[in-house]
Amino acid sequence: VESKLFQSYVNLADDVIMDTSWICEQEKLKSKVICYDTYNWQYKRCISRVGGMDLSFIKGDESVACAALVVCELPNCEVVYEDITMVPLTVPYVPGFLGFREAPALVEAFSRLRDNINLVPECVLVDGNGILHPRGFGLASHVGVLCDIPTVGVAKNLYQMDGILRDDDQKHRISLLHEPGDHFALKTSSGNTLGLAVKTSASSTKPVYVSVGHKISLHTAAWLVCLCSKYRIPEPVRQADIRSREFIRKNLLSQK
DNA sequence: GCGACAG
DNA sequence: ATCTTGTCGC
Repeated sequence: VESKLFQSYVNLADDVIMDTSWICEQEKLKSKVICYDTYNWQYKRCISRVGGMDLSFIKGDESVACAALVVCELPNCEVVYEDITMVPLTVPYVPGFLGFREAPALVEAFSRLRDNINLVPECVLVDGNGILHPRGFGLASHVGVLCDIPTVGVAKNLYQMDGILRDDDQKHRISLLHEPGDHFALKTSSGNTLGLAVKTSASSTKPVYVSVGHKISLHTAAWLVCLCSKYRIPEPVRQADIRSREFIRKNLLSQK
């Protein structure tokens, strides 16, 4: 009981060290982020494969997770590649620093795919934010810069920051979204657009929060997310989520 | 000081 | 993130 108090002091000390070092790392990598289109497929709106990345966790076990990388082939988003792997977790989840927990496994998965040049996707959708982040460097940007590939951040919940709030006005704007493709800009108090709230399916009330990860424009990112969405969560990310969760259920809940 | 806080 | 069944509706 009093060790709990002691533990909180240890954690506080860790946080201070961890935060300053992680913040420096994020700011260093953030300077490499590219927020515009440079590839032909982006201008021509012509793409053949899209990747999806996600991690699933086990309730009582903080030491491992299941990382998934899938590749979908357009126009129907059929899964043509999957890499589902159990990975060790070395750091806890700290809001604002998700990349340090999840990016390593995803970067490794992408490096395994890289040998398969005929299956490498033009762009990867990542479960989490891109530059819609307090320091402009969320998980999708983290993965994008480390792999040097185009990435898009797709978050299921809004990360509140700098004038972007889940207030009544925000709720009102969500209620005005009617058909798939409808969206509105997420602007900071200084007027900077960091992402879009996008309605991706006719039946979902909640939008998805799209932001640039790396090497793509916000407009192209939103186009791609809509192109891949049958349901609220774009298919590549949805499949990564389903398959990583399924792997845990099959290999760690029925066996033990 | 209090609340907020992607996955 | 995860704990959790059925249920209402198109």
